[in-house]
Amino acid sequence: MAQQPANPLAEQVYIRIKDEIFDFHLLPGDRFTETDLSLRLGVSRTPVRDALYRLRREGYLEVGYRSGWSVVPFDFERFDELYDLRIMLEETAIERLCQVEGEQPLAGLKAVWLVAEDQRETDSHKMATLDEAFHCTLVEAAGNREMLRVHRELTEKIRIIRRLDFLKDNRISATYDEHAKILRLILRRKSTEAAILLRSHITQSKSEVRKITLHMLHEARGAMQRGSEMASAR
Amino acid sequence: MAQQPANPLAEQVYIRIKDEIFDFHLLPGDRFTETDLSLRLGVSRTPVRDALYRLRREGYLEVGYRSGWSVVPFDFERFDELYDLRIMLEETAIERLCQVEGEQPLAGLKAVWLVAEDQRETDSHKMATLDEAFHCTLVEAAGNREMLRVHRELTEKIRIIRRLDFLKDNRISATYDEHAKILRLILRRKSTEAAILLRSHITQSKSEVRKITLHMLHEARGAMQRGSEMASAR
DNA sequence: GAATTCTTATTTGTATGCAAGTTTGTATTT
DNA sequence: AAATACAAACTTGCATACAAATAAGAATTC
Repeated sequence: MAQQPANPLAEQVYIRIKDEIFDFHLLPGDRFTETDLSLRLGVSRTPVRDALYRLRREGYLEVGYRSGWSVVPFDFERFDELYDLRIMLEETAIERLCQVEGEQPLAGLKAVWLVAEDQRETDSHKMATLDEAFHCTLVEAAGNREMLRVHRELTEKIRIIRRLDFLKDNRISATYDEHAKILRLILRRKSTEAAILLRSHITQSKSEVRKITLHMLHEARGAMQRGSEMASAR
Repeated sequence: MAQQPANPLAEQVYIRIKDEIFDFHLLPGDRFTETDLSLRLGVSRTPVRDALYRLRREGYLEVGYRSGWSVVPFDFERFDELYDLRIMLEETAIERLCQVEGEQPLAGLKAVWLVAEDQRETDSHKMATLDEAFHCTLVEAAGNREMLRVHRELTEKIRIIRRLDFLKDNRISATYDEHAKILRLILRRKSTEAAILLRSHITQSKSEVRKITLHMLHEARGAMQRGSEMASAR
């Protein structure tokens, strides 16, 4: 039986706000209050505060002393550093996987990524999930749970921009090709070549994503301003 | 001017509980309630809860659904993995520092570690602080703030056992010798040698600390039981 | 008309009240 | 005597009330 989450309401609120941030419904710089949220979500301030403080610790929000909450702006330098850390973790994982004697625990990845072209996933959202799972599984297979934990936190933090990578079809097929190559190299214990390919794969994805994000932000800000103009016209 | 912390009371409670855990006043497995704490510290349950949930997210405490709080037991496998991650981060930092053109930002470390024997620190507590600062500065000098953040979190998590390393005098002088060697190698751009020495330096410290921790736990448990016997004698 | 001061409304930090669920001790039964 | 059923006390999750501090706006002064 599934154990009940610790604070059900706080957890729901946490997920709700995070989704709104990820969906660009709450934009960087937007301000709001605890009472706003508790009224809008129909719960009291207590679980709202729990969720907000959690999101603050994770770097999504900031709170002014008795002056309200706001969404922290995007910091692309920070994303660059997160991607850099990610590369380091995954390169280490690859090195260790290539040193494993006997069978590597990568059967699941083979079934997903070493498939015929007509078996490939085409949905952008599912593709984003598969991509995360690929890289996460590499780190998991290396066996250090703390590295896995850090990698998961990091994956969570870059997801907001990373998933935009699969809006273009050619990026989906490129990802399939590169994952297949990396996976084959690891299976053949070609540690160095795999690491080099991984680095360029991630770096490429990073620069693609950056372009799209700037575009999305521009769009969302435009829609917001048009929306607020309509709102203020009443 | 220093900005006021977000939740002053919750922050104080957080520090207080953490100190009690670190000082083995609260032992792994100990149970307590929110009301206990709020009475003992003279504040209401709200800031107490904020602090407890923060400590839970950081892995020090766990809460049962309406059945109280408890201190999570030591997990030496987890400490091993944290030390492993730490080595990886610091090795990467050394590699990058050795690739820096021109002056490396390590002047502060030279002033502390490349000194005559009679200039060396002897106090165990100060030594623990200096040791943390040495390794932290290496990572900081490498320039990636996310790696630094992870390293700091990790440093915080292993501090509870790591600081026990300096209770023996010979460990202090060994640390001085090894830090000096590592630092000189980095300044001479001997990346590989520095990394090897660093790994053995950290591994050595880890095994020393493990022995002492088991001893301390034994002692503390004994004192606790003697204490509770006295308490129950009234 | 611009700057400044004072007032008022807003906002978070903290304390407390209440309800649902768990644990523990006791009494009853086999 | 052991096991089980039951009840009372306890504990957390959530809601609400209150206080201190801030921000915004109005009134006043120069």
